[in-house]
Amino acid sequence: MAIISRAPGRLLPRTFFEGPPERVSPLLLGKLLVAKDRRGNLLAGRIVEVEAYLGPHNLPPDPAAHTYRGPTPRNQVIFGPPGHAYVYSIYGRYFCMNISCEPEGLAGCILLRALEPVAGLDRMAKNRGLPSGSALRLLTSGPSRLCQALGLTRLGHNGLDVTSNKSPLQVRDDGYPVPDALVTVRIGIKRAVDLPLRFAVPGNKCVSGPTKLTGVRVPPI
DNA sequence: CTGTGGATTTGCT
DNA sequence: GCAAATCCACAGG
Repeated sequence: MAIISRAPGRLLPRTFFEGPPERVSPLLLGKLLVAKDRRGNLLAGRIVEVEAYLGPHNLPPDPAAHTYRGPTPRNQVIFGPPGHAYVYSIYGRYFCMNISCEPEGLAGCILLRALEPVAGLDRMAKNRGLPSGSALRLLTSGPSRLCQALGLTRLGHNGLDVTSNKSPLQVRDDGYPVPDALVTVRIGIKRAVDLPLRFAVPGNKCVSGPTKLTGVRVPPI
């Protein structure tokens, strides 16, 4: 029996993540991030906002990416095979989660910036220190909020294969249609601030940051 | 609504 | 030594 049973939809194949992050990112919108915690709680959210971070093989390279200066112990997952979770700690108290893409040996990853909660909402509220029934956007709108809601940590989740049926952390496709994606510049960085590498589901209430998005629409996925 | 500052650790230079 | 892909509380308009 799979570690995650009764999870909705189908597991995404590794080939899904073999492309460059700027191309895979919009495809990831609408997919489900599913986590099973140690107590057996199933926690799931729909991916509604992501950002692409490019590997150093790109010309020009992406100075905002953790891989900009080459492999280090921290970022080795991003240089490994596609479809693996890169979870890192930031500002001493938070975590952010990415998924590696590009073929093994090339770097590239996608930062998950916001989810729309789908399953395990009470548990998410508890993990976030919020009362049951809190607004959805308070649970998982923001890269560190979503990690806190799903209980994702570097020690517990960095390096996990999100395409394995044995993994406690998966990305699944339940057929939810996302007609198009909105693309804007990335948020919260100080370098390469003009690259249009943030992708979001237009109009979704759980998208983080300014409610008014100023990007251009990309063609239907 | 906007802006500001503090918390607090890690990882690299 | 210090910057960091954040969040939250609080002040002011």
